[in-house]
Amino acid sequence: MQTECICLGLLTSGPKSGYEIKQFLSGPLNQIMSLSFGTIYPTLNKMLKDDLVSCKQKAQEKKPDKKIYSITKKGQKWFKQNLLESSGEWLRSGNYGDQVKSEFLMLILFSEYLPKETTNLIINERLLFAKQILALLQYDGPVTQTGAQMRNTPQGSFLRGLMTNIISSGIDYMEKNRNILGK
Amino acid sequence: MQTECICLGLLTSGPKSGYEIKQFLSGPLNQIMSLSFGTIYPTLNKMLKDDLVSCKQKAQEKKPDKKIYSITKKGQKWFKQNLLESSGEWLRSGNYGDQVKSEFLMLILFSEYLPKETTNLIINERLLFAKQILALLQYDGPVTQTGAQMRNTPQGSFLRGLMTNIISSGIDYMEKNRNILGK
DNA sequence: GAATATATATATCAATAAGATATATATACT
DNA sequence: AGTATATATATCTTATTGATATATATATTC
Repeated sequence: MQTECICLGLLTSGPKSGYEIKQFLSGPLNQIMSLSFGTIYPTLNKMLKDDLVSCKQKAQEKKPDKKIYSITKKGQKWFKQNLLESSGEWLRSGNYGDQVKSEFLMLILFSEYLPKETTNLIINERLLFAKQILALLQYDGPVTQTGAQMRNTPQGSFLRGLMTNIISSGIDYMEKNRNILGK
Repeated sequence: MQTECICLGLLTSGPKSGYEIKQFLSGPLNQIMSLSFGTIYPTLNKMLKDDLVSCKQKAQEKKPDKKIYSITKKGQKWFKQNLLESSGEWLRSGNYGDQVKSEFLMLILFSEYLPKETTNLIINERLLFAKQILALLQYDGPVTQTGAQMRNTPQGSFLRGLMTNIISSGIDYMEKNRNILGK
């Protein structure tokens, strides 16, 4: 799936700035997909040139102008077609896993070469982090910027539920079995 | 964590060729970390130049020579020190999440724009794939090349258990809740 | 039997993406 | 007063991916 497709997909739920797209992908969605500024801004500029998005400059007092991007008619068409093509390619590829780079799990894998206290600190921080994500996912108050994409749609509910389940079972396992690593 | 550190860590469990390192990272470890040939080979060459690994050329009849890399004394020292530094940086960074790019979950997130049959096919393939990974993780027969790094050590047991738990709960959730997406 | 696909094995290169840095300002904290 | 953090965009170097090239053996399909 191309970066364009991801950005357009996020814009289908309403106009956003590049900074806001980054914020979305820094919330719970970060467990699914991440993009850096160095990818987001050039992609938005490219899509603007290609007429897939339009841009309204919003002046802000004493802050840099906010460039708010909206998906165009052409962009909507492009998005739907590209999404369909992406799913076809995904199905045909036979590659059904995710691309993961988990420094945490590599540190655990190599933890026999690490002091026990360091390993313990690492697991403590990871557990705290996982619980924060859980809280974000379960939070049901006013819609936040970063959580909006996963709210009020069947797709959002499904993903929230899936992530909650996976993260909870990870926390449980780690709390119950971390003693294995101490030996 | 640098690519060098990852390759050296894998070499601590025995000498390997670049191709074999890639195979390791294409087995169950792929759910944790992935590297492409374009990263692995240049890294091995760089480490050879820096004396972190040594290389024995193994001639094979009618096949390209196999270059088997072993970690050197200097490499072992470098690895342990770099691992300690990496864990310190990880702890200080405050960034305790993994870098994930899940095309599957993005397709699900955007699945309202996809035909229902396509979404169903996608979930079917993902479930089959997850069950294959589970089988690989639970396999307890003769040690395979790709599974060896996660066997016979407390760290390997911990990771195998963690992954088994997470993947199982993901399968369960998807099987029980996929109907949400059909509406 | 011929053709095609897959596996072993290394290497390189263009395209993509990450991560760091620059710029500018406001607010909050020490 | 000085430092850190947040808002906001942009660029640039470096790192990584994904595709391709090369070479051969085996297995599978037509």
